Amino acid sequence: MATIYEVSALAGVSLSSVSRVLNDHEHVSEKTKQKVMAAMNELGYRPNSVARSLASNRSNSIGVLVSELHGPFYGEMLSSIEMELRKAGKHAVVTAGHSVEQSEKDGINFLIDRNCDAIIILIDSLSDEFLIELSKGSTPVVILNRLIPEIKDKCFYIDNELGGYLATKYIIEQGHKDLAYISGPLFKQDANERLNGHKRALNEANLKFDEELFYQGDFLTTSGRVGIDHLLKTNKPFTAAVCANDEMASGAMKGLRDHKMLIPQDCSVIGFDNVYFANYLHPELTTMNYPINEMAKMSAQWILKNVYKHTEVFVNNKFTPELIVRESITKNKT
Amino acid sequence: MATIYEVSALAGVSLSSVSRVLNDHEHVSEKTKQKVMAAMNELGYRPNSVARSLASNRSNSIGVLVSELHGPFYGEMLSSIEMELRKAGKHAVVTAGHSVEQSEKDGINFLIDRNCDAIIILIDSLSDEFLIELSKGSTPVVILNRLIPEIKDKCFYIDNELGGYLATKYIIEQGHKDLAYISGPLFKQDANERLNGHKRALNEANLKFDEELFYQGDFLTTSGRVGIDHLLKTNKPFTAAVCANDEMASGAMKGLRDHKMLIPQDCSVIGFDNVYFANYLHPELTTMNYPINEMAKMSAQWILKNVYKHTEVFVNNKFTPELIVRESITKNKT
DNA sequence: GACAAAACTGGAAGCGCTTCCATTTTGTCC
DNA sequence: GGACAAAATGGAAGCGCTTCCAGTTTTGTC
Repeated sequence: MATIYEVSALAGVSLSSVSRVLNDHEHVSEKTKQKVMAAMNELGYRPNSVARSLASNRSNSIGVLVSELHGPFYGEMLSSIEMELRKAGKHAVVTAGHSVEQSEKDGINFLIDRNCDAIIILIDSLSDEFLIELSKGSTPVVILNRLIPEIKDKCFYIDNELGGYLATKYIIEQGHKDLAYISGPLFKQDANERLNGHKRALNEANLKFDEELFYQGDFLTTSGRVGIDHLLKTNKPFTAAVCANDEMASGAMKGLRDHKMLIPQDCSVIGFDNVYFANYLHPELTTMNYPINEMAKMSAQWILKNVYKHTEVFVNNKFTPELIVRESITKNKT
Repeated sequence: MATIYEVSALAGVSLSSVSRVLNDHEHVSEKTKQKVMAAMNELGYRPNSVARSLASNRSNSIGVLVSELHGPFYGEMLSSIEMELRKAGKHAVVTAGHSVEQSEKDGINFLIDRNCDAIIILIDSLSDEFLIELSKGSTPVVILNRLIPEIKDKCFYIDNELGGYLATKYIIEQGHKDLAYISGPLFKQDANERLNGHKRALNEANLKFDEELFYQGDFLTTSGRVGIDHLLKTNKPFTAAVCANDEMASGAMKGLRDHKMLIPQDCSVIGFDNVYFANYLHPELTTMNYPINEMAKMSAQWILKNVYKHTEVFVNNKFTPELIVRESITKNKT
């Protein structure tokens, strides 16, 4: 592999000059630029990115830490991030924390040790305090799907409360009065806020939140199914099940079918996130859109702007969920 | 950030000795090892991975090139690869080729320029010839989901023909005689082989393959739906739809419902791949399991063994698909 | 206790590039 | 044509580590 040294020899200029054309510096004459380019071509020169990193103290790699690499959510996210980064010649180093605190910390250290220029984080197990502390370190950090007030310009999040509110408001508008709610684990910010929005909509319609028609799930499919079992056992009637995410909604649909109930005739269902399989379900799931792609893209742009000083881009931190009406909700006629 | 130099000063030993304990070399006395470790601790020393890479000509990063980062398949794959790699202190650099030839080539160059120690490839657009040529280069390459005879020890693949055969055999055993087939794009090896397996099973049962009940899709959901429309228009009766992957099967299920047909009563459906949402569908999809997790893990192990000379692990290149019986197929009583 | 072999340690040269500083060249204006 | 600033170039010192080589110490053996 040819090095910059050979290029400089062949082109008859100094190392510095070669380096300058490599980095598109100003103050290089057109003439030497041409000579250098020609030499590079002739030698099939390819810059050694490791050497550049060492000398410049820039690795051009961005670490991405997520809970899991699989699942409908993270794939979309990664996809957007990678696309944005690659356009700028940067690359993504990925790692998973598996929702285990120590493992997530390890993941962060791993990425820092890898000399990532910045880190994008989308996880649940680490505390706000830890992340605040982390963000004081020398490696810039941005946080997805979470609002930490102390570092809010580095957070990209949706208004979960609003989403919860809109979902429930819509259901109420369809004539439903008896709503069951299957939440995510309430120690998670998003689960909590979505529930709050739900309660606000209820309140606004003078409906009261019924503890008996509430089940705390874990955001996974099975807990939707189990939740429905649990709710049905109370013998309290309900005509709609509000689920805090699509996975649980899909489980809830299964649960309802186990009990020979028709969706949406016997019970309407709404989800949250609008993951891509939401419209593979039957009936297609009405849900709240979570603009994960834009958010991920935005986080990448934040890094391009703040870490690599790319030309000004507009950065938006707060995103708005939107209702996606499909087939899983029907008007209530009772 | 402390450097190896400061460690050596504090420990009162030479640079080389520090480096040696860092790399777990033999021929370091317990005493100096302790001194060095203590110094490292005291200084909070963290090795600079970039400098190590430059000096050792090893980046400890493995490039992963896939068609898309999202979708049910790639997430699982990445997840397994990352887990295996991280255990060994290596990391994954990911990039997507979006099934566009030039873009996939760019992706490869991108990863090579990043000094990846090896590359894992899972794409369709690049020709066998290109990949054979690539594998002669200095960056080791492994290929997932594809068998290229010339470099077969670097390929990890399943027996698609067998999978196609087993799927159809099972359906025939359930009493079905009139089978429709929705294939993937036939320029893709896997699509082609699955179809061949289908034909073999047909043949074995003395059923003939009916061109009219064949539709070539593109492995995406919509083409399953469109495929059913097309097949139904022929007015040729069929009692089961064999789909070359789960996404198309899910589309096919939608298509059948559009025509008010019940699954599996009016038409059975079988998929292929066993992606995780296959059992979110209703009815739950009977399909062929594609052991993507093991295959991905195995490819990572191959690299650990062949590139990093880790202790011997058994590497298996060819994997076997297995039938997963769920609810989308019923016995045919006609 | 002598001697060879093995184990251990330090010095120093690089890995391929960036970047600061000093020097040389070019251009502009009177 | 000369003075001066600005632009272009080259030299050289690192970036933080690995690794080869040679020298020194320890160990084991008879």
